[in-house]
Amino acid sequence: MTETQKACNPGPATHDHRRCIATALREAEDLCRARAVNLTATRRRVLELVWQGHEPVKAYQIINNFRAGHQATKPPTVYRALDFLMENGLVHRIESLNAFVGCTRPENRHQADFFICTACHRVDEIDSGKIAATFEKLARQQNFTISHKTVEVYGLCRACHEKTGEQFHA
Amino acid sequence: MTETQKACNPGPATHDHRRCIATALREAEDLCRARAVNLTATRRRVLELVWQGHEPVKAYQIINNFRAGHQATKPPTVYRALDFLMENGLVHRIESLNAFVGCTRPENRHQADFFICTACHRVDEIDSGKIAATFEKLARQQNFTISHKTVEVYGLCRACHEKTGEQFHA
DNA sequence: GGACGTTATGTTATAATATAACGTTGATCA
DNA sequence: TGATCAACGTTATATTATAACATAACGTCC
Ligand SMILES: [Zn+2]
Ligand SMILES: [Zn+2]
Ligand SMILES: [Zn+2]
Ligand SMILES: [Zn+2]
Repeated sequence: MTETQKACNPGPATHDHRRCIATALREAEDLCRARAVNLTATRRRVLELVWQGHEPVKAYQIINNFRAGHQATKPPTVYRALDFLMENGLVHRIESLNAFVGCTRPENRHQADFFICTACHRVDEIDSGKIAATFEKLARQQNFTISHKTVEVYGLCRACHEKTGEQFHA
Repeated sequence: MTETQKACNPGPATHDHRRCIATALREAEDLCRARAVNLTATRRRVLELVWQGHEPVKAYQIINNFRAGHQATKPPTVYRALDFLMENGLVHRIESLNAFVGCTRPENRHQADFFICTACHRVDEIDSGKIAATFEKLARQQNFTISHKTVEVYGLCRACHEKTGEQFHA
């Protein structure tokens, strides 16, 4: 079976996710045009599938859901598209899940840090220079020179925390 | 071929790593005895192999190097041993590398954050409550309730930075 | 003592994630 | 025209991890 096109995350604030997708695709088109890189049909389709929700999406979900029109596709095609999308800051990889999420602010390139809800799986980018500053300070203390980092913080998002207090773990 | 039993990390401060291994094994024995959990021969051997250096070690390196005396072993055995060692805080997993490192201070249980050198691959645990405090503050701002996190910071360690300034990337 | 539970390990097979290597196509342009 | 290039297709395989079931070793309860 193809994986279900999950409804957007639970919680009171469920929204019209088609707008999220449309916005993401439009921004991607604009950015790629501006940067003179080629957002091909394949890459656009992969981006659309990454944006099927605000949860991380696995490569093989994309592969299995790909059939645009009538086409199946194979792992290298999708991994290449993901590489392109990551290079261009349109998608981030969540290392601890082997999965991918659409970037919510691709217009300025960045490495992102994440809050990840263990209940609804929603991912939010942590928007803060404070983290970088904290790490830089610690790094200086041991003469470590930072180049990049993986920061993935798990817990309950507001909605899930309010809803349940206790019933979730993982 | 079996993977090479790598010499300890490069850098001026190369040390007698046999002592690191011996210490780690002794501490593991003491802790397991104190906690009344069973550090079996298999688990001890896996721990020894994780400690073959200060670099992360991959599960299949352990599987391939295992043959203690004469025995080969299979993935489930090693993954189970790694699960035991992680549950007991003797080993940490590096998510972004799919690899494992020995814990340097197993006597008090903790989730660790890491500095990882992209040149010599040395891993050091970041010892600081400041990181946790920074994240807690950000989390409170968006009503996120943290349960655990993956923090893996890449760059150059002191020795590698001094040695080369520029010649490494990755 | 023997039925049973428990913990750890063995064994077989396979799932899930990712890449290597090489071939094809279609656009561009000297 | 044919060299070059970017993107994609295709086949195969590498790498990482787990499911499912069998066995062994040991203690304990009657
Ligand atoms: Zn949405
Ligand atoms: Zn949630
Ligand atoms: Zn050492
Ligand atoms: Zn180094």
